[in-house]
Amino acid sequence: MPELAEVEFFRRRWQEAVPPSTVLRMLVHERARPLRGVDPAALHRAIVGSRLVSSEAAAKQMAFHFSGGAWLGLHLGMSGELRVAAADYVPGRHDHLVLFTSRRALVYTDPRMFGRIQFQAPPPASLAARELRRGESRADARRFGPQAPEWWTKIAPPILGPEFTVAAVAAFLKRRARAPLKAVLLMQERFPGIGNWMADEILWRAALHPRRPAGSLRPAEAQALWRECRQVCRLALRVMGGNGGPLPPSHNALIPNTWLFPHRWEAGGRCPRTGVALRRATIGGRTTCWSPARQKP
DNA sequence: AGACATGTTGCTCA
DNA sequence: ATGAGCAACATGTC
Repeated sequence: MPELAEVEFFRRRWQEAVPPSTVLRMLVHERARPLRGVDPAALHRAIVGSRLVSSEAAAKQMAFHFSGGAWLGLHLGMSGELRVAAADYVPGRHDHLVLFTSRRALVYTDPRMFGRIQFQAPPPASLAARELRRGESRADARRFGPQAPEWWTKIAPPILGPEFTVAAVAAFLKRRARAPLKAVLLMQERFPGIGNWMADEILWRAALHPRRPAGSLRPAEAQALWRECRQVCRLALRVMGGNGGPLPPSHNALIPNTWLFPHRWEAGGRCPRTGVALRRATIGGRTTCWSPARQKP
């Protein structure tokens, strides 16, 4: 389900639910797919008895930092969700991880199980003490220090950050010259956080046909693509930030009619700018929606 | 019943 | 070696 802004929404939902209170109990669905590769016993040791102190989101992933230095990483896959429930919550069939504090339950649920839980154990006490003596705060050490796990540091630099330049986009388009634009926008190594609906939204705003080969763009078109990537990310984060809640925004009154999004799946949906009937086809392996009036092959 | 779903990965083939 | 396309993963919903 979740792309960039929804991931941020879910991160905040967990983060704001609890003042830093101790995790008293943890439930892990050990055999389920999202936990693959993680040692449930080590996870349990690190998390139970510690507090959730901070968190961050990048692309489609979240990292939660616990006192003591453990990292919990969550990817929501196609159908994942984070919820907050009462402390006496009884986990359901698709709940893979539940953290209980004295007042709340933090629930990670994912019916299709394409999501993923990742984990890094706290550093040894001696290392943590040395860092403190060097004058780093614990939070800084965790965020920027040498022990940031590889699954976090390897995430591509954000679209709204300084490294996402027109030149970087143009170079990437050249390298993927024969792939359709739609497929290229879904590549997380250059467009981290973009998913199916955001890709369609970006191409619609940039007036580029999703089947255009990436290598065929003129410089002005590459620049439009770059600009709309940033714009759609900014707007999506703003909508989520203003209590927009998770999408689908076809049910979200805050999404204005100047978006393709609310019309994407509508039967007989029409382009909100031109009024023509929207078209749909599988491009880059995913259902794609575009406006034939704005987006020419 | 059958098609389809906001994602990623690992395989095959060029 | 590099890149493009596609099946597979697992379950729910229309």
